[in-house]
Amino acid sequence: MPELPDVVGMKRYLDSTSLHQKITHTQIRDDRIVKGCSVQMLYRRLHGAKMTGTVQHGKFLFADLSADGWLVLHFGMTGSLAYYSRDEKPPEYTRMLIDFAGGAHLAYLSKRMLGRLSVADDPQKYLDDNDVGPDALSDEVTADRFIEAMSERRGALKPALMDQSLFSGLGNIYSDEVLFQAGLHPRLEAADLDTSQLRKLYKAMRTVLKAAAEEGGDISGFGQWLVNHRGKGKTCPRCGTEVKSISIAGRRGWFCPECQRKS
DNA sequence: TTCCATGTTCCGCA
DNA sequence: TTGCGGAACATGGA
Repeated sequence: MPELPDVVGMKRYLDSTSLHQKITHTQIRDDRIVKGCSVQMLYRRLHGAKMTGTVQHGKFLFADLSADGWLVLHFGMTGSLAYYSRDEKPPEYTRMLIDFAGGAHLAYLSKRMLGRLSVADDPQKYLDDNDVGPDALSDEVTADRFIEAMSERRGALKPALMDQSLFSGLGNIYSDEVLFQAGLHPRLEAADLDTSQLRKLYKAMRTVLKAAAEEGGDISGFGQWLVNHRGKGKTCPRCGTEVKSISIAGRRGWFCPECQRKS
C-alpha cells in the first residue's frame, strides 16, 4: 500500500487521532523494525513526549516530538497505523505500540517487517542523509526541474520514476499509472522523449498523485485507472486490449501495449 | 510447495 | 559513473 498517496492518508489519520496526547508508554514488539537508532533511544525520545504535528515527505512520515526531535515512520510494503481507544487487544502484526495518557493507543503495524522506525533531529537532514529527493508533489518539483532531471537520466522511465533520490513518493503501482496516463511505454528512455512528452509525463505524475492523495490512497473508485486492471487476463480500461506485464528493475510492471507504444 | 508481493539496499556487471 | 538484474531482507497469501 504505502506510496506517497497512502502516506498522505496515514498523515491525516495520525493527525486526526493522535496529536497532543502525552505518551505514557511505548513498546517495540520486534527490535528489527527500528533502524538507524537504538531501541533505547527511541524509547527515550517518545516517553513523556507529545506528537505536536506531522510532516509527510514521499513515503516518509515524520511526527514532531517538539524538544525530543522527530519520530520517523516508513511503512515498507505492508505498513500501516491503527488507533484505538480502551483496552482492546493490539492488532495482529503490531510492531510498535504507543499508549497515551487518556488510555488510547496508536499501533504501528508491519506484516512483512520491511518498514522502518527511527528518530531524527530534523526531517530535512534525515532525508538528505538518506539521499531522498524532493517530495514528488511539492512545489519544488516544477515541470522545468522535472524535465531537466529526467533528461539527464539514462535508462528506462519506470525505474527513473521509482528512484527516490530523484523525486520521492512513486513506487511500483503509481509509476505504472503515471506511465499509462502519459501514454508512455515503461521501457522508453527519458533521453528518447521530446520536451512535450516529458511535460506530459510530469503532468500525469502530478495529476495521478494529487487525485490519489486526495483519496488518501484509496483509489479503488477510479475505474479508468490502469492499476485497477493489473493482472493476467485483465484489459485496458481505455481501449480493451489485454494488459501486459514486464519485469523491469526487479519489479513487475503492467501496461497497455496499445495505449503505451514504444515508439 | 512454490511463487509472488504496493519497499529498500547491496553486490556484481556492463 | 550510472543503471540494471538479482539477491537479500521477512513473512504471508494465493
